[in-house]
Amino acid sequence: MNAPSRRPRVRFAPSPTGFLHVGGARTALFNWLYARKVGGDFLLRIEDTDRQRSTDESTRAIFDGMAWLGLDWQEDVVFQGANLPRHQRDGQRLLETGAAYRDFTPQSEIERLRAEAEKAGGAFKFDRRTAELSEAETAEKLAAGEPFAIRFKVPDGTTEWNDLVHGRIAFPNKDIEDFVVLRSDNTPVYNMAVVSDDIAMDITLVMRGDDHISNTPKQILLYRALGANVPEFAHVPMIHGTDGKKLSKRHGATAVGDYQHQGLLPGAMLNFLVLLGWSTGDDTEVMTLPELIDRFDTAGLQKKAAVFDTVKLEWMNGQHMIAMPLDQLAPHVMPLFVAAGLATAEELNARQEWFYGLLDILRSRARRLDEIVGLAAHFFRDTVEFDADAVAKQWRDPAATAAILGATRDRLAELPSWDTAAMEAGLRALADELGIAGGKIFQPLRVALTGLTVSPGIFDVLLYVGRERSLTRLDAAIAYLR
RNA sequence: GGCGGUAUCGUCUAGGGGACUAGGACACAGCCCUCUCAAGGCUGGAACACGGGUUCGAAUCCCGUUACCGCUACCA
Repeated sequence: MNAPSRRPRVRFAPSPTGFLHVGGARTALFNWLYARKVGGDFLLRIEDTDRQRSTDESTRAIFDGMAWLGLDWQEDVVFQGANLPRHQRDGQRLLETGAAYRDFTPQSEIERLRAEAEKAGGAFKFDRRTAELSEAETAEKLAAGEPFAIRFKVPDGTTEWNDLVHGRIAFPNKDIEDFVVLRSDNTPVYNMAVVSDDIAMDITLVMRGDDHISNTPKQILLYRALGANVPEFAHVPMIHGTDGKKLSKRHGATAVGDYQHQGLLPGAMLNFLVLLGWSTGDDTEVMTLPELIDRFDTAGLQKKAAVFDTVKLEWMNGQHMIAMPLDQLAPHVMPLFVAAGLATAEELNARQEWFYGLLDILRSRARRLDEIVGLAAHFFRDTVEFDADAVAKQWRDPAATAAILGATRDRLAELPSWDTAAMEAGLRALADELGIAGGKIFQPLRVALTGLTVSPGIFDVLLYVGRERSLTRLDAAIAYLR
């Protein structure tokens, strides 16, 4: 048990061997929220001990992903590789205290035994007796410079802990083999390095994927042998693809960076992710980050793996786009407008009121940020392209349509002011005069203004296209029809 | 094979012995609103893996079966 006075400290410890995976991001989020909620520290440790697979590029991708999501950490990043000397000292200490022993068995011999056991259909478990040597034999081998690994001497009994998500989990120690802590080249094995680091970082709660459940008893044994406080553990479920298998490249985008580029809001990503394996206990789903911090509780953690559903992710994004204050939404979409070549940041800032208003009429019609840009494009262009299907559907009778558009144009040109109330009054009156339904004016007008059959409300379109350009577009449409 | 974990609508989940005719959300269908499309509102179909117990009573507790997942390395 931990001394209750210890400051809560959690960590996220990814290996830099790819990109920041959504599963990893969710684990990071849970840890981050926990630290925020209880007023503790959230630390980041890069587990770069696998030299072959670790890359600086991956490390950068992790930083980028964390930054995009807004998951910041306290203190300096810990690079596991830099702690090699301490890992070795801790492993050595195990040997000195008798908690571990030297194993001179050649690795090739172990591999042979293992292969044999597997062929016989059984499981190989290292037999401590095969490594037993007299003191004289040990001294002799040592003097001869024979290589050895250091193995942990698993004691009798049962190793158990009270997992924050699963409750009590127990492993009979007889099922745990004497595992290597220091290889014959003196490098630490994963469990050794992790425990050494978690002790040094004073971690009080280890919250990680449940694929680590079977590592936990080994780690607890290590903490005890090292005379350290055993932290609490919380093993959160995995994230699966729609086929129920572990989420992988086959399922499409698995890196958080992919979603950033797909036009997702970090707040929506966070909100969606947190709901995969956690719930508030009531029906609340759409939440801002402060609300998430306020409501987060490990008691709401789920045991079952969750399927990553991109459709719901996009719905969540739509909800966030609608609910967000415009001045918070704008910075997320502006770069996309600039990248699309529709306007420069300066131009957008100069017309901020117009731009925010445009975002406002478009955002409920989009699920992703880039969709807003697509819907907005024609508001920035001088000419419109008339979509063939739209023309076929709404301009069936060219002569009659031209007449209606002509009358519409005149009425709009006469409007005392360019506001939606005046437009509506004017055009509804025109419809009455012509003895037709409003839609008979609005629909052809929509095609004239946007080139499409789908758009925001027609008066908003007029307002945001602007008077001059609206009239120009009507002229172009009439010319097209003749 | 051994060990461990998990099991409620297609998906995310609520529920923790009686409030369950099992609630919400996404998706789907229909209706409403309406100038179109969204958004929004309403309605509908849709689930307790199976078998035994325990109990007056089980989605809920226990056992078993099945399925799925993870671990089973001198990988991380």
